[in-house]
Amino acid sequence: MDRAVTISQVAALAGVSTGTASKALNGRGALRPETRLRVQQAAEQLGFVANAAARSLQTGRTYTVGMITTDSIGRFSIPLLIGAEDALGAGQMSVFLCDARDDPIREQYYLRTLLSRKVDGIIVTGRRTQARAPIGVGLPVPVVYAFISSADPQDCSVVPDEADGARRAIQHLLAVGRRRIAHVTGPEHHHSATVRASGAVETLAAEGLRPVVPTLYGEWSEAWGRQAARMLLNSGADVDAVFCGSDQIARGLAEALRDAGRDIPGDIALVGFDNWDVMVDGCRPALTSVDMDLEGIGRSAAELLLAKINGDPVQGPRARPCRLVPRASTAV
Amino acid sequence: MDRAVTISQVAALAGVSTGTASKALNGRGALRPETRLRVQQAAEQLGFVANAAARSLQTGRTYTVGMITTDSIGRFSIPLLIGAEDALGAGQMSVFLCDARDDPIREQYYLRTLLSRKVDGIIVTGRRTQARAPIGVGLPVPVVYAFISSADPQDCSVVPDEADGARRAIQHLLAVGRRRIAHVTGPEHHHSATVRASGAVETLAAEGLRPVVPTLYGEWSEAWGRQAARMLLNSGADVDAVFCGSDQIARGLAEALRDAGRDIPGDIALVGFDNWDVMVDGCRPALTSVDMDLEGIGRSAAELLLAKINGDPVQGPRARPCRLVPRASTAV
DNA sequence: GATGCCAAGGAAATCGATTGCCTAGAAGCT
DNA sequence: AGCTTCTAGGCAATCGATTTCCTTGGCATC
Repeated sequence: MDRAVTISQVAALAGVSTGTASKALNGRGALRPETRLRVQQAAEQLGFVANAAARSLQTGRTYTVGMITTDSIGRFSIPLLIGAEDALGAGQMSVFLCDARDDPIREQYYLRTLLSRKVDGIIVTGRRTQARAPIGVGLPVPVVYAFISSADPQDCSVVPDEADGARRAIQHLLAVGRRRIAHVTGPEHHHSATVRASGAVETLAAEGLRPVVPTLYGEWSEAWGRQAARMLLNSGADVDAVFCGSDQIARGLAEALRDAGRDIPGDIALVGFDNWDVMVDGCRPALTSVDMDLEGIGRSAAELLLAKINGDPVQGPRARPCRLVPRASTAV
Repeated sequence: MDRAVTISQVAALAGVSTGTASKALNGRGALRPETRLRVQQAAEQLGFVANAAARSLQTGRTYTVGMITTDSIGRFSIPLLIGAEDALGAGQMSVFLCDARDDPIREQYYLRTLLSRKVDGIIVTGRRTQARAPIGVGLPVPVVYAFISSADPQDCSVVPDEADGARRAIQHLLAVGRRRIAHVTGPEHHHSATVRASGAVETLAAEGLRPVVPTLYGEWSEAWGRQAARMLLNSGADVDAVFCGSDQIARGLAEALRDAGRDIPGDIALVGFDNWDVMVDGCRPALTSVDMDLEGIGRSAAELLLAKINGDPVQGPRARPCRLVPRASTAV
């Protein structure tokens, strides 16, 4: 535990005043190059690292942003975080991660903490894309919502265009020659499920088609996927492709269809949603899936936040397109 | 964007000096209860939140810790983070998350940033349990390693006792009446693979048994699990249980064994490692697995860090026991 | 009534870095 | 030579909260 080096020690070693040392290290003021170098060498030699607290007290900037995940840090938050870190890290900012665990009390508590730490901005994320109540009104710092969106249309939100994802999935199936398409997805009360479902139905309608069976709503699980497969087979419906609301559902279908002797993609092609590596790779055959580009959303949210921090009055929701990743489950 | 409220505004409203206001809000000094209350009400009314930078400049404490994950934030880091946040959040500390992405340059950069921010301590984590070089020597803040361990035995590391996990897996299989046990795991050069393998072999040896086939080393993937299943079946070995080095491998085995008409657990019982929810629940039948209690490790690391911050000279590695979670794949 | 003591709260230094203002000296100009 | 104009760098205020002395007034005691 060494004692921390302060700028006055650097200044003393370089034989200048603290003010001059500060200017030298920050490239400000009018200094002889030689003096600047001398200070820099002194700083190097002592291993000087500026005290961020002192600096931000003076400048008002902390070069810190807070990230509040409303639900437990999970599969969706992590890529968002990585993307955000990416965009911010390049600009030398650090991220405070707060896990509110779906608890409004915790959320407000974290909000206070972040405000107390005078973060330059806040990113709010969650597990669901559904709109949520704004985290606060009249906050002294800019806020951007990522993945989840704010119910206030004035707020800046970056969300995946899930209907676009569904459209791409359906168009891909059409492109590989399928016409008798079913849709199996999560619970009907779940925003993502309904948005993806209507995206799928509308895309089919635009081609003059309809799903061979009405959308099957269930859960976001492999077990539901297996059950849905049995339902489809028992219904006797003539299906040549299934678009699934999640990779887990798709994988469940794949297994149950295989068990029933159906060939994928020969008899039935399969498209998932999320492009979750362990699912798409573990599935036999590897699963074609829709990628929401969560990292891109995180990066984009962070960039917008930086813009807001710099005074740019960005507002409103922004939807980002999805990407289809074709694999063996829809190979022609 | 309101202007931030300072303590002097609170003091003015309450009709006291800033020093008195500070004492009132922090429960220090000798004040009339009535005065204290008046200040607290003024703070409440103005929505005062103390400036953390100013406070830490004065007190030297930031109530902040840094968490550096050496690899990308992944499946292992998340529970560790949650556990750490849990232990720290209760004590009002915040976490800076830094993702070094296996890049030593990034790591050192983050280390500097954290030091500049005068974090009270640092937790280092990674994806592999193998020992790593200390992140720095003579650092001015305490460091604790979680999951990963430091090569310096003086450093404080909290790691899972993987040999213990392997022992529990084998003992469980023995308890359900299996004697002809095989072990399929990840790459031989991977620390976890070898530790778990020797743990398994030793536990068998203690019962006077040996694996029915030599340990099968491969990758940490379902594909390898499937391949290993075929190898086992083709070898003609009489196997009644397989202990797998990971849940993914186990799931691959389960699928391939099912395909070959083997019943699990009737013909062959299966135990995985990691207790990763999507794998153990998605597997048919649900997979018995070894849980390393990553959240507990994170929590424990954070608690040790707090102890170090408070001057307790904790040192050395600490191994935490695993837990076996029995499910259908080993049901009697 | 004088002294001492305690409770309550104020004044000011302090943490470390930044920055606007000022000054000393050098250089350029007439 | 005397004046202006730069240049380089020092001085000191500043950010906001904490904390260490002090001061003041009230009360009890002798």
